[in-house]
Parts: sequence; C-alpha cells; structure tokens
Amino acid sequence: MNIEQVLQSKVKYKLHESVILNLIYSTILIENSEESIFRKFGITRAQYNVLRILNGAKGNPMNLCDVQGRMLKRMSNTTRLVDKLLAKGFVERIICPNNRRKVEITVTELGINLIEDISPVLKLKHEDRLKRLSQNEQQQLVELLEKLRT
Amino acid sequence: MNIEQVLQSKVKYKLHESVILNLIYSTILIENSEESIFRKFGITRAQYNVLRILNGAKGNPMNLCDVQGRMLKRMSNTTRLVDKLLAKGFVERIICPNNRRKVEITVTELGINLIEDISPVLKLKHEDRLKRLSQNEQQQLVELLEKLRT
DNA sequence: ATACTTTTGTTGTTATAACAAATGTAACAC
DNA sequence: GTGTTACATTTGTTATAACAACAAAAGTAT
Repeated sequence: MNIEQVLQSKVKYKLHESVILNLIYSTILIENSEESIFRKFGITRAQYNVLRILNGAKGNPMNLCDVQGRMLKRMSNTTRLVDKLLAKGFVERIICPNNRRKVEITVTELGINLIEDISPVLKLKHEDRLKRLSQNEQQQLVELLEKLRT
Repeated sequence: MNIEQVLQSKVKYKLHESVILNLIYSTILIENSEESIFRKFGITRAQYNVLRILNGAKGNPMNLCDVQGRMLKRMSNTTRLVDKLLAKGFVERIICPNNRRKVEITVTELGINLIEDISPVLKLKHEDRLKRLSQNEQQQLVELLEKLRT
C-alpha cells in the first residue's frame, strides 16, 4: 500500500511529502506492534528504554543525565520514569556518595530478567517484519536514513 | 552518525535492530523539528493532522470516524481533539441531521488560513532535510518503506 | 571565607493520551 | 411494535508527557 492509499488521499503527494509521511507512518506501525509486547510485560516503551540502557551498562550504575543522553527520545522527566521502575523493583537508586547532586541508578536482578524476557519477543517481531526486505535492502535503508540525518 | 554513535552504544547492533532503531530515531528527529513549528502556531501535531484531513475534504463536512480512518496515528479520543479545535474556532461541529449518531465536522475559514500558513513552513523544513538525498534516493527510501509495510 | 555560576535532579502544574464504560441512535429480527 | 445487536460518539478515570520553577551541591573566582 502506498501512503496515499493508507491515508485515503485522493491527491498524490509530492516526493518530499511522501518520504516524510512514509517514514512517520512506518514508524508508527512498528511502535504499535511493540506496544502490545510492552503492555504484556507491564511496562511502557519509555520505561523499557531506560531499562535497556541500564542493562547495557552491565550492572554498573549510571546517573540520570547519562541515561538521558542515551535515550532515543529525550524525556523531560526521566526522574519519574525511574520512579516507576523503582516502584516495580526493576532498578535501584542511591545518591552518589562522591557527588551528592548525582544519583546512581542500577538495574536489579528482576530488571535484568525482564529485559531478557522481552528482548527475544521483540526480536522475533522485528525479524518477522524485516524478512520482507533482503539483507541488502536493509543495509540500503539504514544508509539512506543515516544520510537523511547527516 | 550511525545509530551506535547516536545512542553511545559500545556494541554494534545487528542489522535488523539497526534498521528499527534508525527508523525510530530518524522519525523522532523529524517530529521534533515539526514540533517547534506547530507550537509557534499554537496547535499540536495531532490537532494539525485533524485539521489537514478536514482541509483535504475541501470544506465538505466529515464525521469523526472518517477523520479517524485517515489519521496517521489513530487516537482513542478524537472527540476531545476536535473540542480543542472547536474552542480555537478552527472547525465547526454539528450533529448529522440524517443520522444523529454521527457528527459533521467542517473546517472554518480560520482553520483553512491556519493550514495555509503552516504548510509552507513545514514544507521548507522538510525540503531542507531532504536535500541531503537525491530525488532518486528519496524514491528508493519510499519504496523500501512501502515494502517494509507490505 | 564569600559570593556567583553551573550542574544535577526533583517537584508542581497543566495538558494530553490511553483505556474502559456509557450514551444515544439506527438497523434488524421476529 | 419489542427486543437485540451494531454503530458513532462521548465521558470518566487514570497514567503519562511537557514545561517551568525550584533546590541542593559542586565548581570557580574574588
């Protein structure tokens, strides 16, 4: 389905418009399909991303601004995101001893387990969608997107 | 910048992961740059999209589910989105005379003006980003995204 | 020491989104 | 006609996001 069909548009979009709409719409599709997985595991996309970042630190504590710097979508209130994860027992948070402005956030055993449960499910879902493109096409797509951002 | 650099990841992502992350991140960049425009004009992305759809109907009234069907991102409460537009005078809403379950929503003169003010600004912003890709590359990108959705 | 600036994170407020249930209406079966 | 079902939209509630103001600690200069 081209984007005009998706949006039931009677007029054909100009190329630049089409690129933007295709990009946004495709992302929404992917995010929607991820959403159902996150929900099944009782967290939100934003929470998952924080958890994934902390997990990437291999159990080493991170402070808030480190986490923020690695988030796909920068959030204005990461504090409360961490609050939620804390309440569910997925992370720990202590005040950094040598710099008391900072906090040290660490993923817990429970959090690691969650990530390890979700990741393969997400992976499957992604692979299922991406099997429509050859390896070569996937590589091309990545390169075009990188170029778009440059 | 490749996506590993963007997310300060020490490990290289697998191709399928990279595609997904590139897609989401590129879209976030575009949405962020649009956001500042929408804000300048005092509406949100969601409100703009509704308005754009109504404008596409060339002044003909649409009912709520028609509008929902054409939205990039389906929203659970389009009613309140229309409420906001109504309050700002950008649309009118009456109960459909021949089927009183439905409403007829129409863009006003004021709403049309707003769209006509915003569109060229958005277009410029998009073109500015897309000039990094040749026409051919843009076409390729669209085709890859379409294939991804099939 | 003291005052000024920057960094880091929290909190209050308001707006918006998501979800579920409710309302009002039409269409249909009998 | 009456009851049932499906449809279109609204409303209540709760959760989350955005924004701005704030506070504490650290760094820096005087």
